[in-house]
Amino acid sequence: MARTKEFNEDQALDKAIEIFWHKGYNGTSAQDLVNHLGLSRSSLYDTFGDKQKLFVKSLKRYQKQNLDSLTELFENAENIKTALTEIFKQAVIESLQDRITKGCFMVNSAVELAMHDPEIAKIVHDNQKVVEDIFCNAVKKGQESGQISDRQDARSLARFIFNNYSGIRVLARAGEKDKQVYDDILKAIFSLF
Amino acid sequence: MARTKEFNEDQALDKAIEIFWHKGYNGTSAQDLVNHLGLSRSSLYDTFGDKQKLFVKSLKRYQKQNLDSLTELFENAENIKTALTEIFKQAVIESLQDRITKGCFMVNSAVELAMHDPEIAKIVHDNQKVVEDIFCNAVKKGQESGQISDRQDARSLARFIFNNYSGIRVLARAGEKDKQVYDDILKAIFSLF
DNA sequence: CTAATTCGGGAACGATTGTTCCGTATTTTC
DNA sequence: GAAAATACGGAACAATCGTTCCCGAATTAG
Repeated sequence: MARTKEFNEDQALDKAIEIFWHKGYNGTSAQDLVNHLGLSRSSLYDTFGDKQKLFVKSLKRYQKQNLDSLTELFENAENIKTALTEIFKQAVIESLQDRITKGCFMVNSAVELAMHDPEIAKIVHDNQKVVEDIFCNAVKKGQESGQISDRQDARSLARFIFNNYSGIRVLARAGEKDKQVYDDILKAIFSLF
Repeated sequence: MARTKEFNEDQALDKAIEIFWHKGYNGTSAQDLVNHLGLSRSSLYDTFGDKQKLFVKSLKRYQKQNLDSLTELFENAENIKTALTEIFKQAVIESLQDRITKGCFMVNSAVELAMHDPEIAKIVHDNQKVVEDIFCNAVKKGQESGQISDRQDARSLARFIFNNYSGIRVLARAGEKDKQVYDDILKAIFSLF
């Protein structure tokens, strides 16, 4: 009946993640999206509705990607403590190597939009809860196997980890490029485990 | 020669801080500023130049206010550890009580603008350095008097404190209203001191 | 090949953006 | 009291915003 789509929707979404992540929601214009996604205005609006819907879809996709890799990391980890250090070290590496540092798309969106868009607020809040649970279960496993100190209860530690992860992503977004700063923070964090 | 200003420039700046803090730079329109500051467009532009200049002036004023109160807090503090807990507890109280939570104007601006505006990036970076130094000196004093453990070096602890402060402000901005979440994080943080 | 369908480029929409300009009112100095 | 100076309100600016619409081109099924 009709012709098939000439572009891959998921690939377009990945492009949208890039530009929204870099410029933020309010900082990204419709023209920016047309330029960066390589689609015409009409195709863009026909496919995704409007800018807000496209943003929500992008953020949800980003969230899924991150949660999947986080879950996988802990599933395959022999040592929980090592896995946790790996997560933070990876964040530091990204912060240092990216010529333009984008921080964390979820954190950026939380700061820019959570107050003003209930739909974004829900995504942010859900994400926080899920990530916290993943951390919490990991910490519990680590404590049972004696890899992590049980002086702190797991839930408290999980929230603490999440908080420091946010902080580091803000630091990266702010353009911090001094490795020593990150290393100092990590040293303090891991003295707790 | 000429008539005097009918409004107080600092009061206007405080109003500008409020609206920029709440809505962000890109989210605040010229009309928003006119409505909120109670000035005419012409007075606004005559006095402050343009939107970017007004924003910079607002952010600098906010920074000065916060640095002053931070410095004063540590100067008058008998116990450094107590002073540190006070800072965090105050942040938590603000996060919980504000009907609309604005987080920290500096953190918000860092996330939204540091990548795209070198002038903002410099303010953010300067602020980070100064706050870090204040924390560092406070920690040193606390360690010398035995109020704070010296298992961690002062610089590292200062950066760690700064990082968690950022994290908590993001959490607040994201709308977290569960006191237990903040308390858990604080408990973990202060187990390090 | 024909008919149905939908793609995608580009023009165009009204609304809003940040900014400028002008005219009047007001105030101050001499 | 006259003259100089500036604050102020509001109209107006061009540019850009997000969004819609139209139309020829392309692709599919029968």
